[in-house]
Amino acid sequence: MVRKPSSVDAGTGENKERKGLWSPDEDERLFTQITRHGVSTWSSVAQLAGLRRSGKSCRLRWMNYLRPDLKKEPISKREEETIISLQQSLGNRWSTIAARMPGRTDNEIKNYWNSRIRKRLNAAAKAGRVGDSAEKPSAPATGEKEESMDNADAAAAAPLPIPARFPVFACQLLVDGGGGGDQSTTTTTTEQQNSWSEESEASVGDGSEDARHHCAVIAAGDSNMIHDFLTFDELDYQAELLMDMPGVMDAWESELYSSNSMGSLN
DNA sequence: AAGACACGCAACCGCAAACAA
DNA sequence: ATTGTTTGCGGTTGCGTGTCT
Repeated sequence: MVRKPSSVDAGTGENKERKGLWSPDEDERLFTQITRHGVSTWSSVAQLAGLRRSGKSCRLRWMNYLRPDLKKEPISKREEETIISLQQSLGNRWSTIAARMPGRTDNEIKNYWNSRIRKRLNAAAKAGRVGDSAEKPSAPATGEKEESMDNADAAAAAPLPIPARFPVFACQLLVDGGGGGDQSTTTTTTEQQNSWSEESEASVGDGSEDARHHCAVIAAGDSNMIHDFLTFDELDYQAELLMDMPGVMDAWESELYSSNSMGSLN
C-alpha cells in the first residue's frame, strides 16, 4: 500500500529489476517457489521463480510478509510491553528482539517502535520534569539518547512497566519431570534456571505443560524471596509466556516499585 | 468539499559480517 | 590471504489512508 508497483522497469527496463510494491502474482510465485523448493540462495530463488527482483528483495518479502508463521493480528498490549522491555535491555537490536517474539518481524517491531512507542515515550518525556537528572533511568543499551525519560513518565507511557531484568526467586521446584532428585524441593540457582530454560526452550514455544512448569519455577514465590536477576537474554524464554504466569507481574511490579530500581541492576 | 497534516507500514539503501572461490 | 558474493541488519524513505481544519 505504499510504493508504486514498479518504476524501474517502466520504459526500456525489460531486464532491469522491479522495485516497489509486490503484486499478488509475484507473491504467489515467490511463495510457491520457496514452499516447494526451499531456498538455496536468494538470488536463485528470484531467478527460479521468474521474478525480476533482487534476491535481497525476495528475502525481505518472504521474511516480512509471506512467511506462513507470521502473526497477522495487531501487536497486543503484552507484546508492546515486551518490546519496550527488550528495547530497554537490548537497544535497537530489532532482529534479536524479533527472535524473542514469535510471529513478529524485525521490520514490524522497528516500525511499531518508531511510529508509536518512541513517539509516546518522547511525548511523555517532554511532558515530564526537566532537568531532574537524579531520577533519570538507565540509558538504553545502545543509542536512543533522546529517548531517555524518568521512571514515572515511562510508567505513564507504558501501561505496565517491565524491568530489563527478570527476578529469579528462591523457591521450591514445583515440577520437574516428576522425579524427586535434587531439583524437587531445592532452592534454585541462576545456573540451574539457565540450564532448565535451555532444555525447555523448544517446548516453551508450544506452551506445553513442561515449559509452563519450568516457568513456574522461576515465577513462584514472592518478591521477598528474590535472590537473583536474569536478563531476557539469559532467560531464553518468551517474555509473553512468562508474563502470563501467575504472580509474575505482581512480583515484578512490587519489585520495580520497591526501593531498588531495576535500572541499577543492569 | 477540499486541502493540509499526521500516521502507519512496505520496501529501499548502505553497510558489515559471513561465506565461498 | 585476498577478492567477490550473499546474507542480514538497522536506518530511512515514500506513499496510501485517515483525520483535522
